[in-house]
Amino acid sequence: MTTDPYNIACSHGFIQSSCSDCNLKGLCLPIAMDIKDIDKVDNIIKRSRPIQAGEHIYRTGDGFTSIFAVRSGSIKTYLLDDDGVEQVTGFYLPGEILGFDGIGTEKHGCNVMAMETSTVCEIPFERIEELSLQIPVLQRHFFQLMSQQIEADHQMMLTLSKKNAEGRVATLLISLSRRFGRRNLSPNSLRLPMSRMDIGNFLGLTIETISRTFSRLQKEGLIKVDGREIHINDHEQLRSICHAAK
Amino acid sequence: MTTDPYNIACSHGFIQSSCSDCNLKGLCLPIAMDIKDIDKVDNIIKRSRPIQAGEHIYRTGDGFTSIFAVRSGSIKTYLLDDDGVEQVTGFYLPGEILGFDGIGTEKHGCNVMAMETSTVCEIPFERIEELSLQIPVLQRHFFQLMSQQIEADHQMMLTLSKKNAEGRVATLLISLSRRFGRRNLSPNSLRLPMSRMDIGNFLGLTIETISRTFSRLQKEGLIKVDGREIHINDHEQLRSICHAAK
DNA sequence: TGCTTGTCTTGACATACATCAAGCATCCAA
DNA sequence: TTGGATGCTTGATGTATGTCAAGACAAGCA
Repeated sequence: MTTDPYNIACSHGFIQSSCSDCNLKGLCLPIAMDIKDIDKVDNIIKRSRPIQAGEHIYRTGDGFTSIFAVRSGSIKTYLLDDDGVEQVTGFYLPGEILGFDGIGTEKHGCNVMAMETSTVCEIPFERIEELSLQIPVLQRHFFQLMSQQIEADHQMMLTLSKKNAEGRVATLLISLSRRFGRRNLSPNSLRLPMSRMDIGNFLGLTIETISRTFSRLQKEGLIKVDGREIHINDHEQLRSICHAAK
Repeated sequence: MTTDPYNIACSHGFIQSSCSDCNLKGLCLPIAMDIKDIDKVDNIIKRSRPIQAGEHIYRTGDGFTSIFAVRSGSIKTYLLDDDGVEQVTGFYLPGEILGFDGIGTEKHGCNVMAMETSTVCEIPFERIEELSLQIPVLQRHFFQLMSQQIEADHQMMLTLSKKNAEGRVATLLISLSRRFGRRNLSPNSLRLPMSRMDIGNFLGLTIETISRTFSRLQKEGLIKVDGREIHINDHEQLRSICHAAK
């Protein structure tokens, strides 16, 4: 039983909504885009019915046709190597765009799963390419989004390669806090959308280490942990332990 | 003293060459691009004089204007965090393109340094954006290049997060071997362009561990190591230890 | 020739995190 | 109400890799 307005809307049928009405458009679309162009984008977007927790949006090897914007809920992307070992490569929250892998090969390069009931906007990539030829600011926007993904991935490489368990966990919490804040949610009180297992997998640590690290940070007074509810007591100090140190 | 033809050319002055003559164009440019369009690209590219080992092409925070294709030599990119801790984020060989960070912020997000005497082709990004509006296959090409960078970075996250020292080193060797092979160089005999320190930094390990791992792989007969000269004796088995295992 | 410097290798020891194991809380189905 | 998942926490112990230290080797230079 949920009070998520998107799900209520969906229970009556397909979501009818437009980008120009969407309170997330400041995150998905270029700010300097005039209303006529927004409508053009709006016309090619397909809005999904709700995707249940554990359901996949696509899997490795599926033909690449679209990228996706998260509208509600939360999504994880992950790789499976030949031995079936899983690597979570990212968490995506409302207003964030995923699926930029797979443009090169025409096949998706990862798996995408909803971590809770979620809705997404499907953006057919060929249509966006055509539109981008007419709307330079749109072409620029997608180059920028992909560039940001690359920068974020490089930061993640630094996190995995140079930080200890505390630094990794703190870095994730600060990142989530910032992204919650961008949506005008409290940056100090957040509910983790992912399990300890997903956190550990993403950060290259075991669930036991994640659990112990949360406990330690709580004992030190930096955060308050109650299951998936996290309260950040001391942003400054939490940020200060994000630095590299093994 | 080198016999690299590019450097000899450069010792006489600025390189005069064109994309259509370049034997690396199959790596940099879309295959299905007609000669007239190649010339258009050719006209906006600036070819560098040689960059010495240790010299920077750009640094974090420099204004973003161009991306770069490696023409000869080898390049590393790295982040510096607030405490000055370095994270090597990539190695780039001839025919490979770097600099896709920084499109989002208009500032470069990393440092780029030549690991040996190198030459690069500078590709002014705004000009490429304009051309991409006219040449759809070019727009697609740059989306593809960035997508491939994202996929490679995700593989790297898996390597850093899930593999032991042997797996990380083997993964790097297989990657280098494949990229040497693409340029019609021997995939079994290669000279590492980077120091043990850079390898360790990139792979999230210390130089001592890199050294010991090379020694172990040699003792097991998979490779032959002589300083930076590496010979791969058993590709199959080397590939088989690339899998995730800590 | 010897000195310096930088790069790499190898050994002895320390430690952060993994692994193994147990227990608790919540949820849900029978 | 019970039983069994599932997710999380905590403790005891093991190990891969880090840290510290010494030395080999080659390149450059006086």
